[in-house]
This record gives sequence, structure tokens and C-alpha cells, in this order.
Amino acid sequence: MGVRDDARTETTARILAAARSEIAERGGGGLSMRAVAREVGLVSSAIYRYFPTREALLTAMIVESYGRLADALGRVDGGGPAERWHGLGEAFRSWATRHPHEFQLIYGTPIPGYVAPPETVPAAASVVSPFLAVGAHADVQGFDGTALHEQLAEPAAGFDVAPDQLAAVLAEVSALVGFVSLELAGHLVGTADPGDPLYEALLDRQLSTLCLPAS
Amino acid sequence: MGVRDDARTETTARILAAARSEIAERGGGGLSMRAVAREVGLVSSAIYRYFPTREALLTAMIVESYGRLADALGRVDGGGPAERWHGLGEAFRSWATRHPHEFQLIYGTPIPGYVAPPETVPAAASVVSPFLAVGAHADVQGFDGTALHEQLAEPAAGFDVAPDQLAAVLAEVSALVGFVSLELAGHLVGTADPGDPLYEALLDRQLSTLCLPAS
DNA sequence: TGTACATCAGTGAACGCGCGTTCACTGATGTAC
DNA sequence: TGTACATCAGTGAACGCGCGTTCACTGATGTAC
Repeated sequence: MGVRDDARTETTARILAAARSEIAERGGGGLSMRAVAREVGLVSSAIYRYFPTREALLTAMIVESYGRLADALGRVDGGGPAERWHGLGEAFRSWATRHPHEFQLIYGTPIPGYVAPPETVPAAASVVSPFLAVGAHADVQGFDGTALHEQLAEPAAGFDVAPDQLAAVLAEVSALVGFVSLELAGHLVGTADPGDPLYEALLDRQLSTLCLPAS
Repeated sequence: MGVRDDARTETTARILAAARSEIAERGGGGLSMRAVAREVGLVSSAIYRYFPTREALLTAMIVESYGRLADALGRVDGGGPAERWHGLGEAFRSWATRHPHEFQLIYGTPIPGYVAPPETVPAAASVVSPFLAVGAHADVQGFDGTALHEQLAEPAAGFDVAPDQLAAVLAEVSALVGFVSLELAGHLVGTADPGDPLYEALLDRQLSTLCLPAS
């Protein structure tokens, strides 16, 4: 690792940071190679020494965002399954509130013309994983349709949970995504704004749906 | 209503239709005045005789999309509250699947730089209304926190429902939005894809959460 | 250790593109008398 | 009913802008002998 490699690592980091702040201002769809270069203090063409294409930079940002959200979830600890689910739910919304555009980047409207490459798949899974780890303790009722079980048998085995546990976790995580999306977009203004009490109630409802043991 | 007024009405309709097809191809963020003009067969500046600004055209599209979704929900009928909720859920997802970009336009990532004017608020409410009409028959358990009730007392009165009914309906509608968003974005590929069985299970879970009477 | 060559980060100009919006104009439609 | 004027839809040129990406270049860093 000579001077050159150090510089490359550092510049790459600065580009990613600049891209993140660009996304925070204009959203993922508005991410512009030239704007990022400007912010880093490089001439626009220099970016292409690091990311061959806007798509590549976007992919890096998406993977990084999943990672940061997963990290935030990973910091949740202690308590029994019920407390952990609750903690995960809080951490999820709290991260989204602090990084709305990164949240939208991964769970919002797909960016027109951008196709997520396969490397984003495990990154996306790393967010669902902690929820699944807790969901493995759920005594799920009602997610037991035949078609559903057939479809989910294989992926559930891969995650080491029962099919109805996977089904319930997917449904409940999508409920969290929905709530947070609406809240960030201002759809709750005029009714449940701020959203804290309703989100609390939603999490409590999830606990009773999932029949998670406490302590 | 002379020739001039007729022409104006018709051209306005053609512009809206063109804008809708543009949105279907590039999404709301990519809506371009010039592209719409091109599609209608007008010179680009002519659009400004009809919509003074891109914002205004976007607003018209948003209001129209809410209206179309509300219409689709309005076509759901028959049965008791449980069947109607189920029907509304199906109609919601079905409309979103048929008009993904219009769905994203209203429930997806806010368009950078666009601020929704007040006229979009009643349009948005017209989508929640049918769910609330059914939710008024719900025997809701668990959405009864003090803070939540205080916050929702006034809006709930406006909608002629109890605060815990409003809370539960908001939470459950946001769950539908979340599921459909994830599905449209391809987040369920690899697990619950196609999403029909899981969505069915989600609706069934909602029925039992809401304790809606059948028949 | 010193020299010759290869690598590669960053430069600056250029490509071709599309965008929102303004403006002076034309000609057809509408209105008042 | 006919004429004079006002309205307004649509035109075409122009404004100033930002974009992604390519390319030949320079000079500093790295490597082989």
C-alpha cells in the first residue's frame, strides 16, 4: 500500500461521502456525476477513474445505504424477542427519519433507467435478517395458506425459519416500510402527525400478531 | 361554449393523457414539458397556454391519479364490512399493479423540488375515505393509547369514526402501501413472488385485527 | 542506489443532448355595436 | 346582418442551463533491473 493506493482509497471515500450528501439534497434520481465531482473538488471527468458510470456510483450508494441501515439494526440488543422486535422497529424508523433520502433510495420509487445489479440482493437481505432472527421465535397464526407455504418453503429454509414465520415477517416489515414512507412523504400531516404514537401502536399490534414471547 | 372552448377542453385532455403516458414511461420525476408537447403534437411553448408551469401539470396529474384510484375503490361493493375491506384491498393492489407509475407518483418518493399544493389534500383523502367507511364498523383492539387518542380525536370526528378506528385504518392502509411499494420495486422477488398469496394472508390478518363483521 | 520505463490520477476541452421558460409574432375565433 | 376591435391558441427562435461521457494530455508515483 503506497501513497497511490492510500490516495485512491481516500478519494473513493470522499466521492461516496459527496454522493451521499448530493442524494440527501436532490434524491437518488438527481444524483449527478458532475455535481459529485464539483463537491469533491475534482474536474468532472476525474470521477470516471473511480466509477465507470453513474449506474455504478448509484449501485455503490445503494449497497452502502443498505449496509448502514443494517448496521443501525445490528446495534439493537437485549431483552426477549418482543423487546427486540420493538427495538428493531424503532431503530428502523429512526434511521429512516435521520436519512430520509437514503431510505427512499432503497425503498422508494425505483430510479428510472436504473436496474439494480445482483450485488444489491444480499445487501437488501441484510436488512431483513435481524427481523427474521426475531421472527424465528414467533408463534405465527394465520399465515398458513397452501400456496404461500409452497412458495416460501425454500427461501424460509435458507433463512432457518418456518414458512409462516417468513411470511409474517415479510408482511410486517412491509408494514413498517409503508408507514415510514407515508410519514416521510408527509401523508400523515393533518392526522397522525407526529407519527410516534401511531407507530407505537402499530408495533404493539405487530407484537400481538407475531405472538412474540417477552423477557 | 364555442369552438374555442371545445378545442381548449379537448387539448387540455390530450395534454393530460400525454402527461400520463410520459409518467408511465419515465416516472413523475422525469415528466418534461417538452416531451409532453411533442407527444401532443404541439410546439413546446404552446403547453404554457394550458399549464403555466411544470409544477402545475404535475399537480394536475397527482390530483387525477388520486381520483382514478378513488374511482377504482368506489367500484367495490356488496357484502358485509369484512368482504368490503377485502375487496378494497384487492382493488387497491390491482390498480397499483396496472398503473405502477401513477401509484409511485402519489405514494412514492416525493419529486425533488416539488411541493404539493393544498388542493392535493382532499384528493388524497378520497382514497382513504372508502377504507374509513368500512373501518367505522371495526371493533378495534389495541389502538387506544392516550396520546394517540388525543391527537386523532379531532380528525376522527371529521371522518365520523372513533379515534381508534382512524388509527387502525391509517396503520392498515399504510401496510397496504408498503406491501405494494415493495412488490412494485421488485423487493419480493426471490421470496414472495408473485405476491398474491402473501397479500391474501396480509388482508386476512387485517380482517382479524380489525374484527370486521362478515355478511 | 540509480536509472529507464510503465502505470495511472487528474486536467481541460469538447461531443451532443434535453431541459423550462420567455417573447414577439400570426391568424383564426369571439364580441360589441 | 356587417363591420371593427379584442382575445387568445399556436409558432419559432432564443435565453441560459446542466447533464454523461470521451479523449488526448501532463506529471507524479511505482517497478524492474
